Amino acid sequence: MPRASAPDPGVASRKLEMILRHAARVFAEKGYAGASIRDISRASGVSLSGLYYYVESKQKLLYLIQIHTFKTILTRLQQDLEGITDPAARLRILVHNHLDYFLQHPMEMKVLAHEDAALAGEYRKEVAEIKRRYYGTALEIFEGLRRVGQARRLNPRIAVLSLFGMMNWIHTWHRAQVDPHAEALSDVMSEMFLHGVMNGHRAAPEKSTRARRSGLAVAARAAS
Amino acid sequence: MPRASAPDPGVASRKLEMILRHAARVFAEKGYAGASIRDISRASGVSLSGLYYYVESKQKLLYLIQIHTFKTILTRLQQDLEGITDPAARLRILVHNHLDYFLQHPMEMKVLAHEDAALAGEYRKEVAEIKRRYYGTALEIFEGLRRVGQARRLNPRIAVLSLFGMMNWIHTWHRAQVDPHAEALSDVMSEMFLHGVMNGHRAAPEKSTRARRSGLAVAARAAS
DNA sequence: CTGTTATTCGAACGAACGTTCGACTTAGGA
DNA sequence: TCCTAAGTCGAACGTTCGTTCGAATAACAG
Repeated sequence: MPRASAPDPGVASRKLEMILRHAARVFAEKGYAGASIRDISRASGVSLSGLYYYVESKQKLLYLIQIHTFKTILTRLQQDLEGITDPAARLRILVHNHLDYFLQHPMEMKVLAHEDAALAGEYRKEVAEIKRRYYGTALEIFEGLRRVGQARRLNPRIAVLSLFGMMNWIHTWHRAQVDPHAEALSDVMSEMFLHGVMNGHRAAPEKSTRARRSGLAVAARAAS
Repeated sequence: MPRASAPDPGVASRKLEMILRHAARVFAEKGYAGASIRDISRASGVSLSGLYYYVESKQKLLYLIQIHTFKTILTRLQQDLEGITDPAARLRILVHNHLDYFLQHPMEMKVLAHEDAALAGEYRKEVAEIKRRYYGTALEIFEGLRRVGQARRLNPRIAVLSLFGMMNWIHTWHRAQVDPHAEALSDVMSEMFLHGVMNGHRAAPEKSTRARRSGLAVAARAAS
């Protein structure tokens, strides 16, 4: 045996990481279901059967990518949040942390955002649990904004999920050569969200969209 | 022949529409690549080979769903926008139209949002062209907000794509029994966006996130 | 009735899929 | 040197895939 004890964090796990990187790229490009193990074999340079020495199934490949990415993001967020109490500052850190990782690991993030339903059973539960914790952190931050009067009465679930929508949708349009990088992007989105939920004196000009819109066309198609 | 002229908008096309509805549901549930023609055959009650009498390929099935959904949304938007000149009102109409259709046809919308890259060749181009027109309309509305001083200097591309992110992400979390319906949801998101891009006197409390955050942890992982 | 066209489907095609297996090579410990 | 375990891979497994084809049925025109 090459090592007396410990699971050897050397050559073997380094190769697994290499496989996971290539697998993430293939999953991002073709989707989980559309990608074949043979695609990953070709991309990584490891033979088809050789892959099964490191990972026991295609599902586990996806699971490892998702769980590692999510854990890293959550850990970094908690680190950056430590000691910061101002709710607006905490919100900016959440957005920056998310987008910074997002744009530095676009393939992994696309797999995270796009292959939400591809896992099953225990794998799925474990990823869902981490996601729940991440979402919970965001919720707490928003409640903090409310507590100090920087957010108006909004359904917190909708506010937070709208923020995640803004951020996660990026993988469909962002091109590194054209669009702003993480710093500028997270500044813009943080300010958009903070202004968006802010206790505005300059309130909505009218009560609701419904009342004003010409009701004809809208009502006419209610049945379609 | 059963009819003398015209492509008979009767039984035949009605069955095609039925097939497309079932196909949309299957694609939404399993993804385009993960769904098989056999799944659609089972769901629609039409035999495997019988499907090919109405649609020539799996790709065309996806294309028909996407093109029909997109055309309907764009047409309705242009109808609702007619005669409305106030930029904020136009923005509210855009959001309401999008979410209203979204929540009334969740399967089709999920296919639209999720299977962006699944089409190829000419099919892809045609769908991309309609999407470009839809995006262009949103851009114009935002420029209108700027013109009347209701939006600050923001990268319009980022502002508009953030709005689409908010709206399109809904398919990952909205549950009709729990969450607000289209009216309330579009009111909330419209106001969030309008406040978010508004010319705020109450500007950002500090210049940028970068300067304030404790640089240590962030800098230390720059290489990872 | 006969003939023609629209519609439907069971059966099969070759290709690609995820996974397994046994043989082979490599390398350090005795 | 021989032995053992880690690492690697070609070949094949049974299954499922998208698609095709020819025969069967249904419905109307003459």
